[in-house]
Amino acid sequence: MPGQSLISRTFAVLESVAASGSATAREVSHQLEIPLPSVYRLLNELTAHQYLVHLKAEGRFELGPKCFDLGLSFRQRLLAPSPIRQATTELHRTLQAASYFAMYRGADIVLTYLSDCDKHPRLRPLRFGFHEAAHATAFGKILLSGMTREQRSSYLEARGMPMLTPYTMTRQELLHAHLETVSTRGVAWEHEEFLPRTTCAAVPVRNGTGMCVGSLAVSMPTAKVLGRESQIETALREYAGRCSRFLRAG
Amino acid sequence: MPGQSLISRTFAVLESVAASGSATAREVSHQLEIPLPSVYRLLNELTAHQYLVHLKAEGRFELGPKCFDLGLSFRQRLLAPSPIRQATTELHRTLQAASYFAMYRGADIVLTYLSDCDKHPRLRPLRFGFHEAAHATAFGKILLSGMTREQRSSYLEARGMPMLTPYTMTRQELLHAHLETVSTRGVAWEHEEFLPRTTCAAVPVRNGTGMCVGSLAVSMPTAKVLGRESQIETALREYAGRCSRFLRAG
DNA sequence: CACTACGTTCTCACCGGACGAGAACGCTGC
DNA sequence: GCAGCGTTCTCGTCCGGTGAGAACGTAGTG
Repeated sequence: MPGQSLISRTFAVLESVAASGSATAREVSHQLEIPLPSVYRLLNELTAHQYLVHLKAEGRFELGPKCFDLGLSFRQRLLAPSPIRQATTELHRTLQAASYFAMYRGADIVLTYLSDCDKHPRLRPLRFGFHEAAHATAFGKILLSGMTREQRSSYLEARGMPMLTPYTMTRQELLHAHLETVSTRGVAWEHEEFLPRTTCAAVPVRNGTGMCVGSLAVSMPTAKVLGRESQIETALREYAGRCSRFLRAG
Repeated sequence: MPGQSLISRTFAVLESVAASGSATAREVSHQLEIPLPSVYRLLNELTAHQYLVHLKAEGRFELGPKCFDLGLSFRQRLLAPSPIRQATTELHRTLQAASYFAMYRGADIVLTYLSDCDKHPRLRPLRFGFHEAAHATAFGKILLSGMTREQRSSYLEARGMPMLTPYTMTRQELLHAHLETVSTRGVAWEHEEFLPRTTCAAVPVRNGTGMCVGSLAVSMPTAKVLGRESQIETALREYAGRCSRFLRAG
């Protein structure tokens, strides 16, 4: 029984090695329940293609240089353009808060830049390329509110609405209604729906035709937000305006 | 005729998309000379595994999040430990020159950290994960000189000794002899053998048993090196000593 | 509106190559 | 000498990849 398709197996092996950082053929064979000769075939093939390296001295396999190349290509393709990175960084400095830029990518919502520092660190799960939990993040809400109702429904159905904190919205009806007001107000707040004790805010970035194509956001400890709401919204709008202007021009 | 193995084809498709950044099925089919239905099968499989994404609106395929994950795993596995990164950074500051740390990885010689800045930029081809042209770089010479003669020969035969500048050593005999003196002097200089108008120097980093396991290096415009040779060697030895001490301890 | 070009998915009969049990070889450590 | 591991072969079975071709929807054009 050839378990699954050859390609599935190949990537399963690759990811198994990636997950353990370093693995022997036997370990992979045990973990994936694939017979040893088959594992060797796959490992050797992956090694030949430079996706793995074989450390002969230790009898172990590790990730090869092509993996890093793929990562670079991905990053290069997705990284927000320089003026947007700059606006995000300035927002970070102005509000003394980690700041983020996200956009659509096909059916996905992806973080394509973030600016933080030791004093104002990003929220741990968030990183370049992050593409989950749109229902529970401020930038996610902005971009969800820019979709048609059908797109949004199919997005939420495909990914679910996992409860991340007691305040996470986990019912579509609730979220749809919430996004109505987000859309009319032009700003999304997220109060401890993604991480405890953390509040985020986001505003849309629009292209030449006025369509929402991106979202600029900040995160802060909830304690530091009180009383600053309008200041935060003003700064977000200011820098989002710069982004939109760039998109109109380019 | 199934061209090559399925796995080869799969990675060829993946790399084709990576290279163009974004591609349609037809483009891939043309470039790789694989019939369209087969390309679609592969693209869909890769998409299902999140190594590609399908931008339905534009009918294009691009790299998916798993590619970035692989890159991260690779980086995490290979990145030099913090004390070594720190020593490399301080060397950079002390000598006002881009500095590098490289080590063995199986049969390979890999750059696992580098420290530079706008004023003292790294040599363009050099980046984290760089693993070529050991015969023409200072850190490469150090690590080649730490191999047995057989290891070195098979290394050089497998990768060749391409001429990168008029001064690149392209004959094994010459290099073997040169590495003799590198080994006894404990320092490797590289004068415009890798890039024109650029000089590099490197020293070994040793583990508890005295074996050479890594190399610390700097690069500078040749014009800035004259008369500073001994100062450079002293600084290299100083910081390499710190690295060695760390390796003896850990 | 017909017409073309493209993106995408099916169908289907063929057959190459993946499959895995098992054995074998070399090496290390006890 | 023996056990355990890493690694590679062998070999008969049969699964699943293969690609020409057709079909469907859609976007753009004249």
